[in-house]
Amino acid sequence: MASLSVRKAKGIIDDLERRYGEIAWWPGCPEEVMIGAVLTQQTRWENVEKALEHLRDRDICSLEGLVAAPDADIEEAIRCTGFFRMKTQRLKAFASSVQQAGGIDALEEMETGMLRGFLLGIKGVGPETADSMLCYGFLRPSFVIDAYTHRICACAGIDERGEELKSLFESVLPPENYAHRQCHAWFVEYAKEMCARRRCEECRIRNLNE
DNA sequence: TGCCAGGGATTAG
DNA sequence: CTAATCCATGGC
Repeated sequence: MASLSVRKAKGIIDDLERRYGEIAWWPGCPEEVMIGAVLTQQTRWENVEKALEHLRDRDICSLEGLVAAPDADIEEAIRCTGFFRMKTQRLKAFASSVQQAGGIDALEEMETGMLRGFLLGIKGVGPETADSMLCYGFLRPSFVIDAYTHRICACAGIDERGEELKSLFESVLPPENYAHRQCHAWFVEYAKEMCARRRCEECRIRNLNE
């Protein structure tokens, strides 16, 4: 692990913590966090919340509900999140996979690395979705790398990407789940504020190494 | 009005 | 291993 990257990562974390402090982000039981993790793929969170409400109204916001419901019912409930046909299939595949594995309780018993491997084996669950489930659903110390994280880190001169970037931050963050939850939330808030509004020239993080 | 959202699978080079 | 494409609605 390049020590320069470690120092830059620490710098970013310190900067973000000073900027935002403690923030509440993505609370919920494992089941709903996992469903939300699929729905939020390439989608604004406000629309995900609406879809979750629709699913609750129909009493299908659960593994059993998703497995039993007709595709059309799920599609109608989650239409507002976009990609609704694909996401319906992903939710169904996901729900039945978890049930076959013994349900949420069985997943809770699994060691983090094993659980991550299981989640990644489900069609439609990639690295970010799996890590979101681990970090916010199962409260494991699994750092979530998303497009924002990549953008900001590249901006700060950190070359690592993907799994390497994840490992870098996990080696720098305190081992508790809380630190991981906070840090990813900081990245998203900061990105929305800066990069997403094309204000990278004002980005304090980029200027950390100058 | 066009661009992009808290991705992932698939395909082509 | 990197880049392009598809999936699709909704908000600004």
